Amino acid sequence: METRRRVGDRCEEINVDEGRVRGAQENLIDGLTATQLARTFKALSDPTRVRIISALSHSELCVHELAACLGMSQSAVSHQLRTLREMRLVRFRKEGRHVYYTLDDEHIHDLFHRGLEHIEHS
Amino acid sequence: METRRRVGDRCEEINVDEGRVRGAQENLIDGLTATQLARTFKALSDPTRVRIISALSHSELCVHELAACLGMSQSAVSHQLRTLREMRLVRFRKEGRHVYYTLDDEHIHDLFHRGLEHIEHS
DNA sequence: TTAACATTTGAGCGTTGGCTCATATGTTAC
DNA sequence: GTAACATATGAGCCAACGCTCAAATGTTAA
Repeated sequence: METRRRVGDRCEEINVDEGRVRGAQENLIDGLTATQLARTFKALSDPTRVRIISALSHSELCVHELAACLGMSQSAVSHQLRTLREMRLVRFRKEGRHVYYTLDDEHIHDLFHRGLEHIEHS
Repeated sequence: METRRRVGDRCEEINVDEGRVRGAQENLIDGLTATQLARTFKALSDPTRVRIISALSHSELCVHELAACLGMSQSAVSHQLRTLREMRLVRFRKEGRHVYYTLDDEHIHDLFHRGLEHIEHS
């Protein structure tokens, strides 16, 4: 049933009022979920962070080692590790003066490799 | 074999020169791959874009419908669609005055749902 | 043609992001 | 204690981002 008179192929009359928008709207994820999901992807949206994840997927490493590995300053790496920590993508353990970082869990590994597969297929 | 004298538990002497860093470095993805991977994730790193993907995973929609669906201005949606187009996450077809958008392929759907699973498990 | 509509695009604004630099904190060795 | 090292953090800078607003482009109808 149309809510207004039909005058042509206009969005207001024909398309917007029909079920397609309502259907999409009902299945649309809510704002909170969208924000959380975006935050998760955002954690992987920077080349430096991606390389850190890549390095840690091979073995546990301390900050200094990561910096050497990536050829970046210790400060830059530490700042990015903070981001990854807050996003729960990495965990750390302290041992003397060193702080060793590892991937938080298998989900990260999985997402990382799914992404890799995607860019390899295009 | 150590390249310098051993004087204590220092990164330069004990940890950095050992195989762990070299191993991680050899398996580290290259800069170009890291950049491409980061760009893919970056496309999904904004709540608005995530909601657009969510809406389009239900059905094809034109810009006006998407705007109504998300409760956003048509211009804002169009700008984000441009980003998604450039990242090859969506395709479009023109029909009269309308431009209908769809997800580019199953990979996007897959990545999207992998991300959803991840936040639901935490 | 003109008018209405659908979409895109550019400028501009405020926010966020990633880096460097300097500094603070914490640990170990002496 | 002091010195050297490992890491974290705050300030500041410049670039990128996401939005609004206004205008341009393109399509359809009369």
